Amino acid sequence: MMKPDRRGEILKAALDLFTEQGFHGAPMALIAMQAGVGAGTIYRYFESRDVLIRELYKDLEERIYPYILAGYAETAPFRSRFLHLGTKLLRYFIEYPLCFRYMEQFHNSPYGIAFRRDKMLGKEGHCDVFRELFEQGAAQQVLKDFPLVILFCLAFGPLLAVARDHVLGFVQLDDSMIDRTIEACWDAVKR
Amino acid sequence: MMKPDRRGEILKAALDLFTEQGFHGAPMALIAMQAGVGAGTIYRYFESRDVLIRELYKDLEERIYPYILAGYAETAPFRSRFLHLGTKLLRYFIEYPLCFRYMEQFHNSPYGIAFRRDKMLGKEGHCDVFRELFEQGAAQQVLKDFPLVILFCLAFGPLLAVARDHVLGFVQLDDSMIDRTIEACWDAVKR
DNA sequence: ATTAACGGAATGAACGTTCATTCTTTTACT
DNA sequence: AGTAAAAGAATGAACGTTCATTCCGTTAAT
Repeated sequence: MMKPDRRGEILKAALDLFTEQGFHGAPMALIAMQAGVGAGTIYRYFESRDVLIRELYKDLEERIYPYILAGYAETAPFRSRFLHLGTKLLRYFIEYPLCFRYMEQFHNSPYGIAFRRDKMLGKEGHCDVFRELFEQGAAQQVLKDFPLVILFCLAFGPLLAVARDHVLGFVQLDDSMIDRTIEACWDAVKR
Repeated sequence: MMKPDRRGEILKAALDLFTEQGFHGAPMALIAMQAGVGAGTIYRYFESRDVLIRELYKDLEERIYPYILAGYAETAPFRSRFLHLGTKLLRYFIEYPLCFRYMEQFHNSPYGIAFRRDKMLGKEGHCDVFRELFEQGAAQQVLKDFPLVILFCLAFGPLLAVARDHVLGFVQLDDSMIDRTIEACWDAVKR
């Protein structure tokens, strides 16, 4: 008989509710209820509501890397590495829509903006794979002559927009359309 | 002595505060204070907080069209019409960062999602210029073979991402970079 | 083996604060 | 004087957080 993973239950409930109802519409009491714990219990695992919101983000972000890096060949040509990462990322978002929606909501909130600012100014931390890839591409002159930030926008802007529309039910993406979408992202950044 | 435009003052204060503090951090009392009116007065002009939020959005959206349509030549070749609208739009967001940030926040909130769903399913309403343009482009086979929704994502995804990073201070866009960014958007959608 | 004591995890009612909205009073205009 | 607009104090609902108490598994003693 496994001991119940209360922290995990709380995170799961928070993901469901924050995603479905927004940060507004998900009071702690409701999260506790959905997680099957008492309201006070949450505070044994998370210092405050804000901390819960941020921890949930980190938790979700960490799961992405193993997924997109599976089968990633450091030595492959630049274009196919780009396509690999882009496709995997889009697939991941489609496969885990709750994750995608939560991260989007987070990014477009004061939490996310502060978070992003820290990341830009502080040490690079996680985005290493992408940063490395793009820096190489810029050096080899396969990419357009833009600052790195803009290249990220050109590549991920459309990707995220497409993921959003899929997740909201405005389009239904099949395998071929995923591939062609990422190729269009490539067209945007390639020289 | 001009009679004070209270509705306008309220909208302006709401724009400032919602943008700077988020929907969370801007209580009605503060908006009233910044607008220089009593708290109750707001309710003479807007039925509720939610209505105020939505009206402000509509108000901002309406101002965009005159700006981007100035000098728009219906008869020009497709590519240059695309570049015209894209450039103007990006310029507008850069010139009115509060407007941009508010609209972004709105879009990524329950309000905006409901709003967008209505727009997609109901009558087209405003987006006519863009929709018309893209439908023509699709018909003439200058655009990639994607559903309209995806084409929108490919074109506006990067544009909005770049605007966001500029507005947050992560890049400084000059005229030439604006133009080149829109050309990159074009690369993403062109066949 | 049984029971008693202990410690930390969990609980959820209660608290204090915040905030949208309402209501009564005051002001300004005709 | 009479009416419409404005003000801002009052209201009550909602919410995050706290804390005194309960529960339960483990250890220690008999």
